[in-house]
Amino acid sequence: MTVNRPSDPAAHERLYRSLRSRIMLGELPPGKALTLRGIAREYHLSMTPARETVRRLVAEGALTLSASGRVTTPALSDDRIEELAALRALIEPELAARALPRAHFALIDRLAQMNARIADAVENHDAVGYIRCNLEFHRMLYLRAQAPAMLAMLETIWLQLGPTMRALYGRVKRNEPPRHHRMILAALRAGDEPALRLAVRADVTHGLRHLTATD
Amino acid sequence: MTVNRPSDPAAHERLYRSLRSRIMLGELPPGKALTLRGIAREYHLSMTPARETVRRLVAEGALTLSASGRVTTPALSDDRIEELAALRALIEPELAARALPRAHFALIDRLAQMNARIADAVENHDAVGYIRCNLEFHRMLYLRAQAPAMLAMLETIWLQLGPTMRALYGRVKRNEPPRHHRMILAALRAGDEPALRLAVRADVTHGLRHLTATD
DNA sequence: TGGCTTGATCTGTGATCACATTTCGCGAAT
DNA sequence: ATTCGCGAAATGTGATCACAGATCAAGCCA
Repeated sequence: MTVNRPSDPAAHERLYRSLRSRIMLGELPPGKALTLRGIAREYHLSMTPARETVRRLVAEGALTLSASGRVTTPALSDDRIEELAALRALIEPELAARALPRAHFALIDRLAQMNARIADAVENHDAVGYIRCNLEFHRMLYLRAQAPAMLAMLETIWLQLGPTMRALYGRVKRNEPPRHHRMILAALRAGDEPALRLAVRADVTHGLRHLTATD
Repeated sequence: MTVNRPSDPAAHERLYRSLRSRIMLGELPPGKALTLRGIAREYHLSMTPARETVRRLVAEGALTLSASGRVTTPALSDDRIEELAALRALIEPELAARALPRAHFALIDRLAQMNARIADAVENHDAVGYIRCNLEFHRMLYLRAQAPAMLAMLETIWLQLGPTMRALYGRVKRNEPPRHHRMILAALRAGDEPALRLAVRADVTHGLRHLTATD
């Protein structure tokens, strides 16, 4: 039954976006088991769109498929976390560098505002809000790089780290002010590419260092 | 009807592997239109596994979904090719460097053999064979890096370039001996990481330079 | 003759069903 | 009290159907 009203981009698409967002923001803990019928029931749909959505998310590494076809949220090993962190450390400085020549003042201003919202989330111990604003900060900058393929690949990595990030930021309650983010903003204002690459790399590796350490 | 004999990893899985291989090796031209019923008929299956397979390949960027849900093999723009090439140039040297300390003689020997098979494929104007052996050469090396997440990400990029690669190597009939591959082997034998990174990067960018130039 | 409408066909979408397998809990035997 | 086994419930898989939108080509009108 395809209805396709103006604001109806197919049921499985809406389901996909919703689940993807929940995973990337860390609303689901690592190792959480999901079932096709459960998802379908929750969204008042049949199994078919649920299956397509799950298949898609599995392909992106956002969900893990057991040998018997059971699907769970991934519980990453330390090695895998290190790999994903290394990939972020390779790609994000490149995206930042490509965005640098296009980063006008309005963008830097909006980045600073997002930074303030991150501080708020830290203040309120709002883990999901923290993750959301942090990702939004990075995405906002990288969008300027005009490199959709790279950004898509990077978001895939964020996706895979989603549940684990939640496990981290839910545990580490220390109020961590966005220190490296201010370094990023400073490098952007100065137009200093090497400093920007360094600051981005530091921000990425800093956040993920705790993951393998505390696990 | 789930049968699951020992050698029966689900129909949609076999379908997926088959289609994925055909795409990565460039057996399908860019812009080729596919239909769920067509795929299902070709493999003597129902639409259901075809749908799951297509969904998966779309998620990996191996296939493109039009607004109306039509699925085609991707016809990449020059910008997108440049991005994917840049990603390869970021990731592959890193993987090679990680493989270097684990690259014993037997591996280098097998790489040299694969190199010979590449030369054969060039001799016989066998585009698909060329692509297959070329990818096998790189994969064999990167497997030693013990970095499955990075390798998976890289294969996704290869996938996206598949149809376009075919379009290139089918056109450029010039006998291109695996020049950079010999540089890679030399760097491996010498244990010289900087030279290895450089050689790998050169191999990647060299092959893909022609793509944007001749398009 | 050329552009446009209209109808048939094609294609993706979602629901539902049958079935094999896996999983889990309850109860019995040691 | 622990472990083993059995049966019921749950789960993924694949097939099939109805339906709506997209596509394409033939035919009509200007």
